[in-house]
Amino acid sequence: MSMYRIHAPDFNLDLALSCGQVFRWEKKERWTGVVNGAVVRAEQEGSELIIESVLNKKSIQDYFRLDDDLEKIYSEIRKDELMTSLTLKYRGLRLIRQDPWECLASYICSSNNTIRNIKNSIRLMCECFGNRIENGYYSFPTPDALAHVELCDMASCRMGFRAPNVRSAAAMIAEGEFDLKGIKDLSYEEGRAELTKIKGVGNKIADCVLLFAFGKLESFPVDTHIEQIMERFYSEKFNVLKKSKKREVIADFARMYFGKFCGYAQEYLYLEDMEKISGQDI
DNA sequence: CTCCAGGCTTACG
DNA sequence: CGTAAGCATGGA
Repeated sequence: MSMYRIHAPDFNLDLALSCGQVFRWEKKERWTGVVNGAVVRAEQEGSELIIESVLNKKSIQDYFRLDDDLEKIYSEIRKDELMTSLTLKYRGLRLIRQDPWECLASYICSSNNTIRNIKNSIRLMCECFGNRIENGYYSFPTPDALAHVELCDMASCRMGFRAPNVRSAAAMIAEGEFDLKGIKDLSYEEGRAELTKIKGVGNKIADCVLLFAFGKLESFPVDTHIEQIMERFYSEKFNVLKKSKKREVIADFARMYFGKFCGYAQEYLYLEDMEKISGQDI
């Protein structure tokens, strides 16, 4: 266990960890979370990150995507006054590079669910089926661990109808039937086609995994909140013919409109909506 | 009680 | 093709 500082200009730890992209971090005296099976404690002093973890500096830089050129990204996605104001208001919000399996399993749990319940289910799943690291902190259960769990035992995680989907995804990966890591070498479209083969994974959840785990920045996940905020600000700019295709139309418009870094734009829009509903839902 | 939550699958026209 | 119910669970 070591303590060290990382120079992190244009980074806002609070925003990155509270904007809804990750589910397991908690803010106590310091932010505390589990990354790749290791406890990480983090706080920010100005442009310095102070980290306590067995993970090395490079792992943390990679996790928080500190190498992303935010100025370049901002200049690409600032297509209008809304995005300009959001990138000023939430300056330093960065995407996080999540572990693919944790990201996939977590977002399978997100289907038709609240953030509050998603966090609770994931915490229970880690406590039941993960490995204890230290007091109160558990690793995220491996695909192999979850593949062999009885559904009646998973019921204690309160995942409802999503439990069999998480378990079958775990089994596919544990058996080598699905190459999750291999998604990183695929294009965005190819990766999406692969991920949506998994039961319980449609376009939206695939987009979350492609963005949050594989860094496909052209991914633009459209959930109920993004759908609403996009309709409010951009409804004149796209044309929805069929209601069932609305989220795809919005995602395709966003890719065209915001460009190759639209995934970042999505995160700023989502945080803006989170601020509105925060207080009771977190 | 009803409605909704970071959706998706299946059934039915 | 297309739409719509159903899905567990918890909170407003």
